Amino acid sequence: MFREVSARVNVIQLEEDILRFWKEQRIFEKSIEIRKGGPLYVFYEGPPGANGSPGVHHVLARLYKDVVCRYWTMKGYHVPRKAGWDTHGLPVELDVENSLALTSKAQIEEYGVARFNDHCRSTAFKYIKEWEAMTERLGYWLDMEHPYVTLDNSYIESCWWIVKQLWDKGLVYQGYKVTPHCPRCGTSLSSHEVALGYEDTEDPSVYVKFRLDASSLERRAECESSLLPSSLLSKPIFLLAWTTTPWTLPGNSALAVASHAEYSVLEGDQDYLILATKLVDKIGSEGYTETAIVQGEALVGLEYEPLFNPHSFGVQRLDLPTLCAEETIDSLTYPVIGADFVSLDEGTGVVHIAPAFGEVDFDIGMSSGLDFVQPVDLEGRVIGTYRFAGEFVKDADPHVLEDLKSRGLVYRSERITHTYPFCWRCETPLLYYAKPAWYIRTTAVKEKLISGNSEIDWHPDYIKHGRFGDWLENNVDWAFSRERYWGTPLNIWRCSSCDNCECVDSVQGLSLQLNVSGLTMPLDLHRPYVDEITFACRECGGKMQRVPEVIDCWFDSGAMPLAQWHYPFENEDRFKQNFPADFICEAVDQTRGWFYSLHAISTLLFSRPCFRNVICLGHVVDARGEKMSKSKGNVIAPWAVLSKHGADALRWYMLVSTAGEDTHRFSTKMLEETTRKFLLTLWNTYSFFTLYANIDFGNEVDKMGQCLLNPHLSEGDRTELDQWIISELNRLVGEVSKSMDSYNPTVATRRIEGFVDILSNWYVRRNRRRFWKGENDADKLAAYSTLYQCLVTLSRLLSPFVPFMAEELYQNLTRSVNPGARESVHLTDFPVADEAKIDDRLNSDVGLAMRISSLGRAARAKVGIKVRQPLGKAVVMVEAEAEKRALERLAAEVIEEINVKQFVVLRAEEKRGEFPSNMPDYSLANDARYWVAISTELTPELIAEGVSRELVRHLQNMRRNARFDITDQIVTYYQTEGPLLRQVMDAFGGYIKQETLSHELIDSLPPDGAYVEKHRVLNAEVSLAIRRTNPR
RNA sequence: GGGCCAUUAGCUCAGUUGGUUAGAGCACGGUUCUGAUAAGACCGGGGUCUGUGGUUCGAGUCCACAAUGGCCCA
Repeated sequence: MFREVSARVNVIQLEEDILRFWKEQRIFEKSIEIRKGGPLYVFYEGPPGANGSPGVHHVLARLYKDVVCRYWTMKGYHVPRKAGWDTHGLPVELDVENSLALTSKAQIEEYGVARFNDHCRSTAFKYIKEWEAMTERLGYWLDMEHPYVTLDNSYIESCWWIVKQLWDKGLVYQGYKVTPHCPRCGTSLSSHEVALGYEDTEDPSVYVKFRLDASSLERRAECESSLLPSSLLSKPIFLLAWTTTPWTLPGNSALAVASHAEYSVLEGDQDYLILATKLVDKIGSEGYTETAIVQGEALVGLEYEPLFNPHSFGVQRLDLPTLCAEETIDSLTYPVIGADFVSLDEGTGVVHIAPAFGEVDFDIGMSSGLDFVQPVDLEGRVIGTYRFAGEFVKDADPHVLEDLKSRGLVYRSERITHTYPFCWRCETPLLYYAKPAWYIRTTAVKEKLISGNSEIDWHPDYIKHGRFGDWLENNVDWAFSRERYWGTPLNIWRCSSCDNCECVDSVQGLSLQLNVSGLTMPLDLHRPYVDEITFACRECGGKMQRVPEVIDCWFDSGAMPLAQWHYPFENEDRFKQNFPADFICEAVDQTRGWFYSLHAISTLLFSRPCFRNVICLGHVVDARGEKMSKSKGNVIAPWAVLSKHGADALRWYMLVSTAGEDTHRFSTKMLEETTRKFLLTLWNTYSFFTLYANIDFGNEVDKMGQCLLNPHLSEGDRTELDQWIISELNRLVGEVSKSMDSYNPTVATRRIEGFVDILSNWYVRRNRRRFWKGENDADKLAAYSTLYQCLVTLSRLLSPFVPFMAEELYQNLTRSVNPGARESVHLTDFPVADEAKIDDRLNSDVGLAMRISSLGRAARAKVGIKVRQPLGKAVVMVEAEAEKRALERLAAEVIEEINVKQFVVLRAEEKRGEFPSNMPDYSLANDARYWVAISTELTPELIAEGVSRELVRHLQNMRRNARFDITDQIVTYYQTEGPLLRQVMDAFGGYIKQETLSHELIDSLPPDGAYVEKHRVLNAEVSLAIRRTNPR
C-alpha cells in the first residue's frame, strides 16, 4: 500500500524529513560514488565570499549549478563538487576598517598589520554558517567538508607558483597604472568605492591656446602643401583645447584631434585659432572670422610648444613606455595626434592629453610613445619650481590660470557644474594618478585568449562575441598588484642595494635562498610575517626584501583550478583529470571578474581555455525591477522564503519564471502563484493516484507492484488517450534532455509545467471514471499503469529541478512497491525518451479534440445552456480530411466533454447545405480554422437527463458535505412535489445509484440521523437525504 | 562617453526560418464544471507589439536611428 497522501501538503515538514534522509543515508556522497566508473564531468565552484550574509540573489547561481550537476550525474557522469571560499580582498578589509573605526592606511599601519589581518581572517568567515545552512536547505549538493580556501598557505603557494611561471616567461613587469587616488588617505580606490562618491561640483571651464610650432608647419607645407594654406604662416596659430582641471596642464604632453572631423581656422587681429567646426558656434568666435576648413587628419603630426616646459621647472620628462628619463631640451615640442575618443559634443574637438592624470591619456601615451610628466606628488601637491608649486592641486587652479592669462594663452575662462568623484570616506576630490603597479603581460597572449574563447560555449551565446569577446579584443595588461594588507602577498623580492628582483615560487624555494631569515614556524604566508622573510641578493649580496604589494583577489579565484589541489606541489593527477572544467556558472558581472581571471591564467600557463561551458546569469532584482541593496532595504533573505515556501517552490519559481540570462524579478506573490499552478497541481495528481490505487489494491503490495510495474496488457487495452499521454510523456523526456544538454533549465521546466497541466486537466479529468469504476478489468489496469508511468517518470525527470518533491514521489511510488529499486531518486538514471512511443499525429489530434471541445463549450455558453444539460447534436467544420478522421476517432471524448448525443464532422467543401450556419436552432462558435455548431433544441428526454445529472451533482456535494468517505455506500431518500422529478428518478435511477454509490432511491421521509438538504430543481422543491449503510 | 541586454494586455511572461483574427498566467467582472485539485472550463473588458524611418506583396519578427530601463566599463 502506498503511504497515504494528504491533499494538503506540508512542504516544510516534507523537505526537512527528506534532508534528514539524505544526510543520514549519505545520498549525496553515494550519488557521486556510484558514478565513479563513468566519464568525469568537471565542475568548478566559483567561490563566494562569506563575509556577508547570503541574499536571495545568491541563490540563483547556486541553484543553476546544482541543477546542471544533478542532471549530468543522472546521465551517468561522475561529477565531484568541491566547495570553495573567497577570503581575501578589499571587501573584507573594509568591513574590518569599519568595525575598528580605522579610516586610512596610516591608521591601519599604526594599529598593526598583524592584528588587522587577524581580524580579516575571522571576518572572512563571519557568515559561513549561514552560507552553509542556506546551501544545504536549498538542496544545493556540494562537498562543503573539503572546500578550497584562498587564505590557506597551500592555496597561496600555488598562486606563487603561477606567478613564478609567468615571471620566468617574462610576462610580469612593473609599470604605471592610472588609478583613482585619494590624496588625503594616500591610497587608491577601487571602482566600487569610486562609484560611491560621485557628486556635483563646480570647477573651472577653461579654453586654452596651444601655439603651433612654425617649423613643423613649414615641414608640412613643403611635402603636403595643400593641407594647410601657406598664408597662415604670417601670424601665430593656436590650437584651442578645453579642460576643467587646469592643474593638469603642466603634465600635458600631447593634443588629440578627431581625424575625420572638420576643423575651422579662424583669423583674428593677432593670431589664428583652430577648433572643431561643429563646436565654433557653441564656444563663440567674436573678433574672429573663418578663413579655412581643414580635416583633422591634416593636423595630425603637427607639433606645438608646451605651456610649461618641465625642464624649466625642475620636473623630469619620462619616455613611454620605457619610463626612462629623457634629456633636457629647451625648445621642446609635443605632437598633435589622432584619437577616436575625441568628442565633438563638448569642448573644442582638441583634447589635452596628460598621461600622468588619466587612464585614457596614459593608454594613448603608452601606445603612441608620448612623454610622461608628473608635476604632482601623492599628497596632491604641485612639485618643482612653478609659481604655484607646493599648493594642493585644486588650490593651484586659479594660479595656473593667472600664469597662462599673463602670457595671453587663455581664450575663455568660466565655471561649470559637473559630476566628479570624491573619496567616499573623507570627501577629498579624487585625482586620477599614474602609480607604479605590477602587471601581467596578458597582451602577449591576446590572440590565444581570443582563439581560446572561440572554443567556449557561452549560454547565452551572445556573451561570447559581445561582452566577453569585446573585453578580450580590448585587452590590456592585467595590473594585478594592490597596495593593501589582506591578500596573497606578491612573491617578488627586491634587493635594497642593487634593485635586482627575484620571484620565489614556493616555501621551499625561499628556504633554499642564501642567508634566509624570518622563515619561522608556524608559517603564515600573509603580511606582515612574510615581509620579515629576507635573504641575500645573488647579484650583490645585498638584502632581498619582499615588495609591499599583495595580489588582486581575482587572481586568487582565477587560480582555483590549480590552487584547489595545491598543484603542482601535490595532487598532480587530480589536477590533470579535473582540467579544464566542463561547466561553470555565475552572474554576468563575472565576465570581467572570475570568467576572465580563469581564462587569462589558463591561457597564460597552458595556452588553452579553462572551461567548456559557461552559464552567465542575469541579476536578481526586487518585484519592481530595482536592484537589491542594503540601503534600499529591499534585500530578501533566502531563509525567510525557504522556511515559509520551501526549497522546491523557490527553485521552481526561479527556474521557470525567467530565462537564466535575463534580469530576474523576485516577487513572493509570483512565487506563490507558480507554486499553486505547478507544484500543487502535480501534488494533487499524485494524491489522486495514491488514493484510488490504495482503494483498488488495498494491502496487496505484491499485486500492486506486479500490476503497475509489469502490467499484463494486450494490444488494444490501452486507449487512445493512454497512448497519447505516453506519447506526450516521451516527447517531454526528449525535450527536457535536449534543453538540458544545451544548458537551458528554463525551457526544460516550462515544458514540464505544460505536461503536468495536460496530465492533470485533460488526461486525469477525462479518465477519472476508469479509476473509480467497480470492476478491475484490463481497461482499469491500463489507466493505472499509464498514470503510474507518467508519475514515476516525472519523479526522475524532476529530480534535478525540485529534488525534494521528486524524492517524495519516488519513495512512495517506486520504492514502496519495488524494494530492489535504488535507494533514492538521485541515484537513478535520467529517463531516456522511447522514440517509438512518440506519435506526433496523435499529439496533434488530441490537441484538436481539445480545441473543438473549447469551441463547443463556447457555443453553449453563448446561449446560456449549462454543460450538464445534454443536447442533441454538434456539427463541426474542419478543413482537412486528416482532421476529420482524427475527430471521428476521438468523437467519444468530445461528445462527453461538450455533452451532446450526436457528433458530425464536415470538411469545408462538404458544408454546403449541411452546415447549420444560419439556423435558428443552433449556436455557433469559431476560431480562425474551425467552426462548431450546437443544436439548442431541448426535448423532454434531454431535459430529464439533465435533471438527473443535476441530482447527481447535488448528492455528490451532499456526500462531501456530510464528510462521507469516497467509498461509503449509501441509501438516498427523496421527497418532491413535482411529478417530473419522480419520473426522472424512475427513468435514470440506475445512473443515479451508480454515480452516488446508492443501494436504493427511496421516495419517503428520511430516517433520523440522515443528512438532509433541500434544493430547487426544475422549479420544484426537492428534499434529498443520504444515510451511510456500511459500518465505519 | 562606449558596449551589451531589454521594452508585447494593469502585472509577470511566450511568440520558432517574416505569412490567417498576436497568445498564456495573475488580477477584475460574469457564467459554468467537478467526490483529485487552493484547481479547471467558457465569455468579457483590457494591445497604435516603446517611437520614427526603411527593406518586403506582407514586419511583433529583419535593418537604421531615437527614447526609456537594467548591467558592465569609462
